[in-house]
Order: sequence, then C-alpha cells, then structure tokens
Amino acid sequence: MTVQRSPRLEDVAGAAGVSPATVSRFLNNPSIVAPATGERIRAAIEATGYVPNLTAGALAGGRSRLIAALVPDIAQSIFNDTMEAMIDVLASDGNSVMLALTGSDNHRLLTEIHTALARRVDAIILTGIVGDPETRDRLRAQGVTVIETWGLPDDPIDVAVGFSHRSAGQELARFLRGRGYRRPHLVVPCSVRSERRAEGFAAQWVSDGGAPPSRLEVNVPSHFGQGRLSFRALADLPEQPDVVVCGSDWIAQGLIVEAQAAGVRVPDRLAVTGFGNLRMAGDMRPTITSVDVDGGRIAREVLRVLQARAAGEPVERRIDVGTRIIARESA
Amino acid sequence: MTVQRSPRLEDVAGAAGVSPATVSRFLNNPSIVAPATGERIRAAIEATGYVPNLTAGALAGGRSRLIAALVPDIAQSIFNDTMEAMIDVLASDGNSVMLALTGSDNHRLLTEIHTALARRVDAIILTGIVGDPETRDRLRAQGVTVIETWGLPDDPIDVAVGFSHRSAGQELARFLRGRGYRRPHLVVPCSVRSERRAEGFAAQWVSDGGAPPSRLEVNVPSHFGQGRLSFRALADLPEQPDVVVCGSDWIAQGLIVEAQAAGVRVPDRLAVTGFGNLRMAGDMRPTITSVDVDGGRIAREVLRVLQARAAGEPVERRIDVGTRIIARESA
DNA sequence: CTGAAAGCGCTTACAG
DNA sequence: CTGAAAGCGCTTACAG
Repeated sequence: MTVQRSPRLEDVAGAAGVSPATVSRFLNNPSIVAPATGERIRAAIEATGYVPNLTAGALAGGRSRLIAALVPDIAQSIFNDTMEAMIDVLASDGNSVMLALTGSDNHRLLTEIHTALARRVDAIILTGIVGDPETRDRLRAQGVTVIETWGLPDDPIDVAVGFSHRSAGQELARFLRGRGYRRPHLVVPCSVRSERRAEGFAAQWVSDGGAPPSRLEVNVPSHFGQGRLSFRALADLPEQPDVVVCGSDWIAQGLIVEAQAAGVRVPDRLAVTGFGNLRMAGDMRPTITSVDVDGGRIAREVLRVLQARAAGEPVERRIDVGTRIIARESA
Repeated sequence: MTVQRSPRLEDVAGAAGVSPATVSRFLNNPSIVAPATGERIRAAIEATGYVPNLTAGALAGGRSRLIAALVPDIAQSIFNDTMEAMIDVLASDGNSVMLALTGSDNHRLLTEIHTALARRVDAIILTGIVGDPETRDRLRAQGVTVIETWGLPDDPIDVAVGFSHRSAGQELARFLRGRGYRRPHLVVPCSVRSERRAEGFAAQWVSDGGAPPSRLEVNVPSHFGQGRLSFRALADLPEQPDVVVCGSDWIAQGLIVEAQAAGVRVPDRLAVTGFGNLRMAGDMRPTITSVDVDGGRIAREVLRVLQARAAGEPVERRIDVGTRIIARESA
C-alpha cells in the first residue's frame, strides 16, 4: 500500500485537460471560465478528491481569509453571542476565525497581536478596549485592518463597530429615572467599558437632579457569584438603594437569587438591571431588564467592512449600532 | 511617503550578514546556531521589525501549527471551559486555534471539516460525538490527526481524549442511590452524549434494584429556560420524583429557580443534580451537585498527543480522563 | 555551524 | 476564455 500525496491543482488540471491557472480561476471566480471547461474541472475535482491548499493560496494571493478574533475569555464572556454571530457570518463568506484569548493582561494581548500578524490575517478583531497607546500605535503602523467591536472609541485604531458605553449608561439612567427610581446603586466590573457605562450613568443621573449613585467594584470577568456577594454588600451601605444597576446579566442574576433567598422581593423591594441581554435574562424569574447589544448586526457590519476593504473601497471609521433597553420584570 | 513592504527573512539575513537559512534555523531552533550569530540575528530582527510569515513557513515546512476546533456553539456551551483551556494550552506551545461552529447539523460539520483540511491544519479537534459513519471514514482516510474530546467512543476516528458518558451516568446513579434517593427523574438534552449518560444512569439504577426512571427530553443547546419548563413539567408525572437529574448545570439552575419560586425547597423537597460543574454551580444558592469534567487535563492530554504526533511517536487511541462527582447542597 | 538551491502549491499579471 | 511563467516567503536536505 503506497501512501499517496494528496492531489494538487496540477493533478486536477491534468485530469481536466486544462492548465493549473484555469483550475485556479474556476475555484476562485467560476464565472470567468467557460461553462463547458468548468464542468470538466468540476468532474476532475470530484474524481481526484482534490482539496485546495488554502495556505499556498494565501501565500500566492496575499489574502489569507483568516480573521483573528481577540477576546478576554470565553468561559464566561458577555461577548460570546457576538462572537458566535461573527464566526457564523464570516464563515458564510469563506473566512476562518482564529480565536485567541488575551485575559485582561496587556502582555498577552501583545503576544497574540504578534501571532495574528505573523499569520498574515486579513483582519484583527478586538473586543473590549485597548487602552495602551503604544499598542494602538503599533497596530496602526502595521497596516492590517483592525476592527474594534463593542466599544466605540473617539479615535479608533482603524475601524470601530459598536456602541458608546457612555451613551448606554446615560440611557439607562434616564430610563430608570423615568420609572420613578431614586436611589440607584452601581455594581461595576473593573473594566474600561463598564467604567464608561457607570460614568455615563452617574453623569446623566446627577444632571437630571439625582444624588450621585453609590457604587461597588467587582473583579472581571464578572460572574454569578459576584452578584450574590454584591447583594450582601448592600447591607454596608448607609442608605439602601431602590435599584441595583449591574454591569452584566450574570451579576444581576446572582443578585436576584441572593435577594430572594434573603426574602427580598424583586422588583417590589429592590429593582435590578443587567447588561448584555443574554438569553438567560429573558428566562430568569423574574425576567431581567437588560441592555441589548445586537451581536448579529455587529457581525454583519464587520463583514461589510472586510468586504469593502478587500475591494479597495473606503470604509467609515466609526459604525454605531447603538443599544436597546429591554424592559422586563426586574426593574 | 513610500509604502514599505514588510521585511522578509532575506532582509534580516542581509542585516545580520548571514544566509536566510541560518535566520530560519535561529527562529525555529535557536540552539543549533552559534550564540554569536544568534545575537547578530536577534539584533537584525529587532532593527528591521521583522515579523515572520507563518503562512510561508507552513507551506514550506508542511506543518501549519494551526489547530481546528469544531464545536456546536459557544454562546451557551458546556464545552467552553474545556475550549478555553485548550486554546490556552495550545497557544503556549506556538499553535493557533481556528474555531468553527457546527451547530447540530451534519452538513455544516462536513463543510467545516473540509475547510479545516483545506487550511492544512495539524489537527482537528471534535467536541461531541460524530455519529455519521461516512464522516468518520472520510476523516480517517484523510490522514490528519483527529482528536475527539469529551466523548470516548469505543472505536475512535483517530485519538480520543475524554470520558465515558455511560460511566458518568452510572456513577451518578450509584451516588444518588447511596444518598438514599429512590425516584429519580431525568431531564435529557437531545444529544448523543446526554443520551448515553441517561442510558448509563438508567441501566445502573435498574440493576441496583430501582424502578426505571421517568424522563423528559429537551432541545439542545440546553439552557436556563429549559430548566424552568422542566420543573413545571413535573406536575404531569404520575408520581413525583425525589431527585431530578439534569443534563447540564444550566438546566439544573433554571429548575432550582423555578422550584423555589413555586415554594418547593431544594433539596429538602426535591433534590437536583447538574452536569459540567460550571463555575456557577458552586456559586448557586443552593450550590449545585454536579459532575466535573477536567477541561485543563483534557487540554494537556491533547497537547501531549499533538507533540507526540509531530515527533513521529506512537500515541494511545483512547485517553480516559474520567469524571468526578462534586457533592454540594442540591442533592 | 553555515550556505546554495530546490521546492512547498498556489495566484496573477501578461500575452494571446 | 486560456496558458506559460514568475513569484509569494519560507524550510530543509545536501554539502561543506
């Protein structure tokens, strides 16, 4: 039994009686080869069991169709819905997604950026906010397409698709004030983006005549357990809030569970809001009022940007997809 | 301002006064170049800002250091902890992970396998169980390293690293029987793996003298909301169970929330178990008795297999990492 | 320990 | 619509 090399373009060309160039054209742009030729090539591909070598294609064509997505984590990430949509949408257009984990550690971020560049990805998608100006400059100098998502910086590295965390916070403040709440308490994960939302909330709240909200900071990544602890920490506040504004749906869920275990009815005695509008938010008891980020929309805009770049067309630098408050039972 | 091509190996070689081959050796295996030469090369890399082209390297070297991980989803996946560990561990050894989503759809699975093969990945990691024999054969014929994780088939496609779902179910049956429960009810997501666990549970339970457990099937991916519905469905049972064995921690969590809202104390009136030992399981109120799968261990074994393959060493076909029951408050 | 040279499997002007 | 040829940027026997 001889070990067979896997067939190459040349083998397909031979079987179809055409040149390798024609097979390549058929694979990448079928409409430019004659229908009859195309049919022979299709048959030859079938007969040989040819699987194109995208690595060679990437090297020769200068386009890898590889996209790097850098996320802090996936075990418990608020980005997962968006990332799932992203992978789906990008795959539907022939791209593959390289997922890299950065934690909240700038060094790992740099390492993964380097790896992505070395793989000659067509684009790097960044979730969250890259604070370090040096990293931003390095990336800019590199000339790759860089897409920042979720956050929407004033001055994007390259292109940003997302929403203003500040505005999201402001909207939530107006919404809760409109609902008659008067003493909000903020549970804020230690990340730049949550910070921004909290700032937006507080600024709006005060400008609308409210007293500055109290706040508690919790570690990232935020999770269910922190919600429970955050509820207990309320006991230490000089004045009890009437609504707790949580930095994520997980925190909100944990807080509700703990509140109810303590006999505190939500929202009657204490209202709660989350962030992210995870599927669970609509399923929880009570259902959780949250802020929805349209991951599918973000994914589609990202694809549009990528396609425009590939076609050499100009692209907007900031694409605001906004957020939407989903009013449910918890607040 | 002229646009500069990014520097190549040749440019580094020129700057260091050596041949490209030597720079390549320094990059891939520093110990085989003379220390002084290595130092000059390092300086040249620094000076030129060289970023190696891994695409070219993969083509020339026949090793991509790209690993494809195929998962059903990530928005709400019980594999996320394992995948996170996998990405971490593989990245630490210079690999990148291409994440592809397959849903529960065999056609998409085939498409993604084809893409992975076209990218000439070093290995394909499959989570869950590939039932279709034709797909299994195609993959076997291809000669790539294929690693099935979580499930542990009797006859792996290539290598399997995981645990026996059947045994996990059996262990849980013995555990609950030992705790004195007598009327288990199974909530079973419609996936081959959950099925297997349920079968293992039922077989063991009956062989230990119990009556065949009642069961409810729910859609995959399983989520919190299904847990709530599953609790309500209990009302339709002719006899009430004393413990509900849930196919995932999410289902368990939802079921507990709904039970408590209905005034049913857990575990006093109804005990509950989950599966997966997500972080949330330990944080929930009551904490959830679950079955732990050691994702870190799986990831390390996968890396070991990959390294052995790269070195041309033989590898075991089935690596059983087992599972562990984590007894907590809920059962 | 190092270099010259062939080759990995494609894509893409260029020419017809 | 199709082909011949150069080239993408590396790695790796082979030789010294």
